[in-house]
Amino acid sequence: MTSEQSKSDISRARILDAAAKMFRQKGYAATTLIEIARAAGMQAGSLYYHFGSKDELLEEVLDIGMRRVHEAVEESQERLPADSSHRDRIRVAVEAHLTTLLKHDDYTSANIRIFGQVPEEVQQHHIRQRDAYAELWRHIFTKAQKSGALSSDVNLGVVRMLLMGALNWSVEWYRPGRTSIQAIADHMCLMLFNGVGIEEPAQSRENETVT
Amino acid sequence: MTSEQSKSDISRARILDAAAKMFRQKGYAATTLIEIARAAGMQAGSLYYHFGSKDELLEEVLDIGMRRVHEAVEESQERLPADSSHRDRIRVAVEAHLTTLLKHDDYTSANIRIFGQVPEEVQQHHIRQRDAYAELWRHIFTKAQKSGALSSDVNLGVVRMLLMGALNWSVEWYRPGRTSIQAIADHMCLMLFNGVGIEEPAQSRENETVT
DNA sequence: TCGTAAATCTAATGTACGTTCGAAACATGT
DNA sequence: ACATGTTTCGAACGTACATTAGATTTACGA
Repeated sequence: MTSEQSKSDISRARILDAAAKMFRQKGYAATTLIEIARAAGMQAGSLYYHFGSKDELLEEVLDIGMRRVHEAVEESQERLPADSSHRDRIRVAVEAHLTTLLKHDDYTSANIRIFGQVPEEVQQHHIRQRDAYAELWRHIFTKAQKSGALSSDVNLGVVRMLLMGALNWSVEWYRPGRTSIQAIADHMCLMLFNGVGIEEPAQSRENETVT
Repeated sequence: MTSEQSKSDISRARILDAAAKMFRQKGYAATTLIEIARAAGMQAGSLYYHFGSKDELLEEVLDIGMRRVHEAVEESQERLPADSSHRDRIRVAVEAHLTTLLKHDDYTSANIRIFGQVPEEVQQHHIRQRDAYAELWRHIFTKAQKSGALSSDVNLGVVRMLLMGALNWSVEWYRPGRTSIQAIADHMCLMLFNGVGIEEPAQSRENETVT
């Protein structure tokens, strides 16, 4: 009881880490407590000293995952100078979301991957938290649009969902070592702000801007 | 044996429909054969007259789902006049993908939602099919870039994955009746080609183009 | 060194599920 | 009406799993 990290805390953390990792990989229903326990270095029965049930364990994984990405994006905004451009505000939010997702965070990616297939009762418990995170983004986007940084004649809700989708889906294809997280964020922002299309030189008017 | 649709074929289809629907909703492992059978109007044991195992049933659902979206996008290209712009080619591909996904197709959305959490052996069986679909998109994008319709200094692979993510993620949030599928496709293409950003009037140079 | 509480183990329990198989019901051609 | 093939039923089997509870070990203060 002397160290700030009691043995119980350490075991708890190991269990959560293992659970997040496996939930993310195989989904909730397909992951067995035996596997989680083994990955955490103990027997299945021992899990019940730390968690009341498999569902409870799941809920904590989901909670941690959402909290982490929420805090990361929130902090990205607070770290920014007060007079930053709205493009920069969105840019760092994108970077924060993506980095949390792809850099060692099994919790957040587990949340994103499995949430839709989790027992309905568990989903209900987390709707508030999800809404709060959505609200954070909605706020950033609305401010940007009102101040003229985003086109005023687009449906911001749709744009936001498409953006979140593009980012979230990266957990399905991103593999460390190929494309950097920064490069993905850059491409995302480029698409969002400027698009990657070029005036089609159909009849060809002026060809100065293109290399 | 007289009708072109034998009783067996009808039952088979009912089972597949039920399976696709439930796989999509609850995931593979969490869906029981008892539920599928009930939704198809029969007993669990009867499923085995039509399918060798739960995995086999899953594989057929996945196969149908991928085939449908592949064919839809392929046909969208063939239907187009040969001299169509590359923007139009991409636009109809986006529309085809999205429409297949969101309009009654539990098969395709089941595939997209659960593929990452399906037994590894089953995944292996479908990699070829997935690659073929990716190749279809890669081809469309590469042609567009080579002919100057897409910026030449972006990583096309990343752009393509971000686009697919934005589209695929719609199965997580789209609900019929709110935003039309067409509107989503339009927003996606607008983002892809032009972006939704507006020149920030930070120090304000020329304000002619903005309303 | 001892005693107590914390942490884990081990074995058992009940249940839900995938699967099997012979019997029953159904359809169809003669 | 019969016979044969098709389709579904219903009950049973084995297994894998979440969960429980008492025994056992470990950590640690007195």
